[in-house]
This record gives sequence, C-alpha cells and structure tokens, in this order.
Amino acid sequence: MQTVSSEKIAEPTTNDGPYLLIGEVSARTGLTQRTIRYYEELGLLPPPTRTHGDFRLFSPRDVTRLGQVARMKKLLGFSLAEIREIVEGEEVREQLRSEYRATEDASVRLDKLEQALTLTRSQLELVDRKLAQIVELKMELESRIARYMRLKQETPNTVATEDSEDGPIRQAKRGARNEG
Amino acid sequence: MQTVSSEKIAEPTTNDGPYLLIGEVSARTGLTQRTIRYYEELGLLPPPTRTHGDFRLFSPRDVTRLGQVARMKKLLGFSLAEIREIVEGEEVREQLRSEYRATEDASVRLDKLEQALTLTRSQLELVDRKLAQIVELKMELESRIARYMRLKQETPNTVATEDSEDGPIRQAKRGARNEG
DNA sequence: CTTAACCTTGACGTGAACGTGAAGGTTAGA
DNA sequence: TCTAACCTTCACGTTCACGTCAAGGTTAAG
Repeated sequence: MQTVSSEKIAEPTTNDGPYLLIGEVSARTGLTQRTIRYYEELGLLPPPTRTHGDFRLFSPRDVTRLGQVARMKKLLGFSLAEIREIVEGEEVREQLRSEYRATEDASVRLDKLEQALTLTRSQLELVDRKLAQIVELKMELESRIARYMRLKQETPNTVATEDSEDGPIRQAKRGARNEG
Repeated sequence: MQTVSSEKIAEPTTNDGPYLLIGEVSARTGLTQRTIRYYEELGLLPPPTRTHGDFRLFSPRDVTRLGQVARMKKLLGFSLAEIREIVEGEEVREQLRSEYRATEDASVRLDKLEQALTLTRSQLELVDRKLAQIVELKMELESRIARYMRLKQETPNTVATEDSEDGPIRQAKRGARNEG
C-alpha cells in the first residue's frame, strides 16, 4: 500500500528500509494523519526523513515511538507537553545508542550503557509513581468491598432472595450490567 | 474563615454540620471556585445546599467527593464525562446506604449490600484495567533495563552482536521550504 | 501524458475544561 | 447602617488537542 518500495521512488533519501508514508502509519497506529503531524510539530517525534517531494517517511522506530506517545497519553493521562519531556529522554537514549554503536571502546560503551540505564530507570520511576497512586485507589475500593462483605455476613440470614425492584434503586440495577 | 456556624444562617437546609462556603472548599481541595461550580454543573457533584442568599454550602462529604473527582482526573486521566459515570455510581451507593439505614429488614439490607457490592466491584474493575495496562508499560521499561544490564555484562569481551532492523538515519535531504 | 490516490502546508473550526471579568446580591463586623 | 469580603450568575476568552476543509504538489499506474 503505502510502504516505500526501493526503485519506485524517483530519488528518495533512504529506500532500503520498510519506511512508511503517513497514511500507512496512521492506519497502523490508529492515530490520524493530523495527529501525527501535530505530534511532530510539538517535538514528540523526531522529524522524519522525506522523499524528494517532501513526503514524510517514517521508520519503524518512528512508528514505535508514536505508539509509545499514544499510550503515555491514554494510560498515564499526561499532557502532550509532559510526554514531550519524557520522550526527549528517549531522544537522548537513541543518541546514546548511536554513540554506543559508533565505538569499539568497551569503557566508552559501558559509560553509554550506564547513562541509558539511568535514563530508563527515571522513566520507570515515573510510571511507578503513577502505579503506586492507582494502587492506593484500588485498595480503597477493595477495603470498601471488604466492609460490605463483612456487613453481609453480620446481617442475620433470612431465607428470602426475592426481588423487590421498586423505588429509586432501579438505576443501581441498571448499573450492574453484564461483563465481558 | 468560611465555615458556616449554626445560628448565623437565616434558614438553611441543614446547619448542624461543618458546612463550608466555596472559598474554603477551594482552599482545601486546591480546585478553583470556577472549577467547583463547573463540576457541579456537569453533575459530578450533587447540588449542594444553599443559604437563603443562595451561597453554596458544601458538606464534608461533598468535599471528599471533589477530592475523589480530582484524583480520578489526575491519576486515571479520565475525562469529566467518564468520571461522571463513575461518580453517578457513587450517588447510587449513597442512596443505597441511606436506604440500608432506613430499614431493619435483614433481607432488604442484604439486597442493598449486594447492590452496593456490585457497584463497587465494577468501579474496582475499571481501576484494575488501567492498572494492568500501566503494569504492562512498566514491564517493558524493566525489560529494557534488563537488556542494558545484560549488555553491560557482555561488553568487556564482545563486539556488536546485537543488531536491530534500523539502518543509519539520515536527515531530510532536500530542504523543506518551511523548515527552520 | 493523464489521472487517481496520495501527500503537502496553511488556516480556520471545535469540544473539553476551565480562566476571567462584569454587574450585582449576601454576610459579618464595626 | 455601612462596608469589606464574600458570594451569585452570566458571558465571553483561552489553551489544548486535535478535526476539517482548501488549494495545490507528488507518486504510481495506464
């Protein structure tokens, strides 16, 4: 479809990889073309390479990155500005990677690895903080549930499981919908 | 201070609690007055009682609720519309609670408890889903860290075994006219 | 060469979630 | 009673995160 095959391009920049046009990237990531361009505009994505006609060519790495950004936004609820900060770290990480690959010097490589580790760990820490807060919320709900269960057991048992479905509780009944 | 003491109110709805004016609520929750009114407008908060001069009087429960809403938004990244759905469940829960307390009938009480349980469980499920997704993200970061650690250990004696599918990344070749 | 299906950059529109006055009423204290 | 500090309801403004044309260039195929 919109992958860029080697010889078809008049004189592209790089045509030996599975580079994608924006339409295909959009289809694969679920993001709209507008959104993708917007993310690039905000610096959430490194400027992709272009064909000589200025069509954007997205590397697999770019696509992965877009997925990361989308998830950050959806899962962590971060603003795009916050995500950019995180992702700028990612930039550095790739920079480190290329520096790593550019040398044979083991000590330099170790240094780069160490820096990449530090970076990734700080990203992880960010996620962990969110996680902890959500776990807290989860525990509150669980203790509430436990309280209900306790009350249920303490309530003297009668034989009736009859349905008295009148009154304003109909909403609650409706609220208990089926699960998938 | 903006707490409302009992006798000062001309003829409010309920004046035996530590009811607060919006300014104080704002100070305690960190939300602006505008935001609080907006949340009420959206139905995220039950309409608070009023003084005879129409000043809003927030119950401690209202304040708690505002805190919950704020956390939902911040932590889960939900839209206010989504939060309203969750919080409507909370409304029902309180309704159930008052109905529970209004009866001595054990079977009715069990029924109410059952409904409250169902409701809270569905809320918990929502939180759990988010949690699971974030854990996934966390694990990715951790595996990345693990990879770095592995590389670190392998580095002293080996050279360039690891190879991903990305080629050398060149920058855009023909200048886009609008680029800085 | 022609054409359809892509793509490009503007540029204006939109909904959500508030911010920011404006104009005026309420409350507590002197 | 008077006033400062609150509060009220409009109502328009703003930022974010895109949506949606519009006008025109590029690419692949016939």
